[in-house]
Amino acid sequence: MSRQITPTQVDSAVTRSTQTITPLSSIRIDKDASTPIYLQIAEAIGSLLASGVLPPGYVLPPERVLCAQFGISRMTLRQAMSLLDREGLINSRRGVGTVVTHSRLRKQEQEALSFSEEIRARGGRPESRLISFELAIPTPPVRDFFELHELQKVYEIQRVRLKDGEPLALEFARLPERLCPGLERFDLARSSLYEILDQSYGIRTETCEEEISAEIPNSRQRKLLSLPARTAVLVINRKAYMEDGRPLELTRSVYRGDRYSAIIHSVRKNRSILPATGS
Amino acid sequence: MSRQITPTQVDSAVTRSTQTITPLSSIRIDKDASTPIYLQIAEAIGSLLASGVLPPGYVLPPERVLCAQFGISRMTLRQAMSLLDREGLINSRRGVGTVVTHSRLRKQEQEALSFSEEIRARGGRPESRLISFELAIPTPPVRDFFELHELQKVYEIQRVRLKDGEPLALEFARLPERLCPGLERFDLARSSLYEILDQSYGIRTETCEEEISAEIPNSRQRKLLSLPARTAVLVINRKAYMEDGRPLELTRSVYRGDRYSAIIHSVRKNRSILPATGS
DNA sequence: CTAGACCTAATGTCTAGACAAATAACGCCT
DNA sequence: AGGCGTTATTTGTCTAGACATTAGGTCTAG
Repeated sequence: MSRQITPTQVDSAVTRSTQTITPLSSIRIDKDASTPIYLQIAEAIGSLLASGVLPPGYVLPPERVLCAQFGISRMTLRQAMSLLDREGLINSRRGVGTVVTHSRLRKQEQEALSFSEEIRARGGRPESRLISFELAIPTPPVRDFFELHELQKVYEIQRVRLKDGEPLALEFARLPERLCPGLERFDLARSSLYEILDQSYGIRTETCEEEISAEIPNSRQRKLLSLPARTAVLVINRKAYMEDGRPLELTRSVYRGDRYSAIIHSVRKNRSILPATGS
Repeated sequence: MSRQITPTQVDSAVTRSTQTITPLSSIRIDKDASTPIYLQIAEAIGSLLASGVLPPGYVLPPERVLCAQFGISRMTLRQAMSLLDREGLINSRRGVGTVVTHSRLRKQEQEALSFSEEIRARGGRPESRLISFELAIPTPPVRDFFELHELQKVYEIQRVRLKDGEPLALEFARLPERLCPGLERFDLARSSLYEILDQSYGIRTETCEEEISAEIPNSRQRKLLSLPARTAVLVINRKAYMEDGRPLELTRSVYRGDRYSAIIHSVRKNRSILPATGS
């Protein structure tokens, strides 16, 4: 709101002269460092973007000028620019130049967070109350999802999830026993399930697919969530996969509709290398 | 499910010999074409990936072999590989090689679709019934969102959205008059709003931010959506921005909870050039 | 005053190398 | 067998150029 520099002023007064000092002049790189040059430059420019030193609309000096300034090859500089462009931080146009993108257009990859992480990210204090913990034979659809044989079992964990001491969600998580044998040894009311999996089993989830729907809560859900009358719930079914693509977790979460909403960032026009599927 | 080639077999029997014919041998590039070489290669490999000719786990020939095969420089090949890597289609590791990623780990960027597009993508027939169309003075929060002055007005469009002839959602869209003056001339029951904006005003939305929550419908919503008793609704508040970052659209959609659910793809660990914000 | 030709500056594409660093496989020695 | 150093293979990083393509401005001819 209180930007002193408009794009036009920047363009004419500062950018186009190679002699003038630009905000980029302050960047120093270390060619002998263990982090590659292109990363040093991308991070340096990235923090100038984040701090607002380079405002949206700012026209960067031409690549050749920057190359000379940093004493590097143009391909190396372009590797740095490519990283910034990939995240939607800058926008290069042939014959014109490179411009800092409007902050609202920066690409935010949808990030998969655990309940604890999400609550903390929203500035709350996460807690858990364990309702039940079982090692059970899965129903056929669950067994199919986990690609299990007849006799293999899954852990079924039901917890009430609290934010700042208040019930927020009811969580029913399922994990195959094969991936985390002995899970019953851990105190799931105290520790984050994702931390246990990571630290004790070396297992991390890599991608998630979530389906979000709205429902009227049943009496059990109303009781466990202390739901006021005439309140809907947000139901999130999450399928989580590991780094090698194997299914890891199948969770159904029921959130209080009056206290929680999901947030999605999306972009228009997903031009992909892959041909469109159409399903 | 019926893959004949396991990663190991591929590795030992096909990939590691530069003389043997690999599925990549079929790729032909045209150095004089208007599409750059690296794009030709990326698209060619991309379609081999999509068709399943290169199954997950398949080890690609070394870069130097491919370079020789295509008669191109290594940097050019790496530019193609970079595109594929960016979409999570392949995974390169120094000292090891490049492997085709498991299909579930392919990065799907969350895509912003209009109602019509989404219904069609799900295999349905979209329709609209116009309820009201007004040019009104916005409330202060709406005016703030659109960054308007005191007297500037916004179009307010209420429609019932149908899928295959059945009511699915109630949509309340708002657009600033300034961006699309004369919008009232168009038949919004017949044409897609996004198509009108694109074709008649040259306006496209670039990014969206959606907030999804669950509510109990009021009597008006129940009536317009022909909602059965004891059904919740999914409420989606969408903020859409144009290619230059200016706000374009503010829409509140109310979906039937028994017929619609939102789907989200997300990834774990969003390593970014930008320092973490923490808000 | 306008239309078109020309020029300039910017990014896009590409080359043919070089060295570095990580990994895995091999062979040797114990 | 088992551990350890060596070596070969592979991708990662980087260079110093070259020409192509695009956009926009300038100049000129009509």
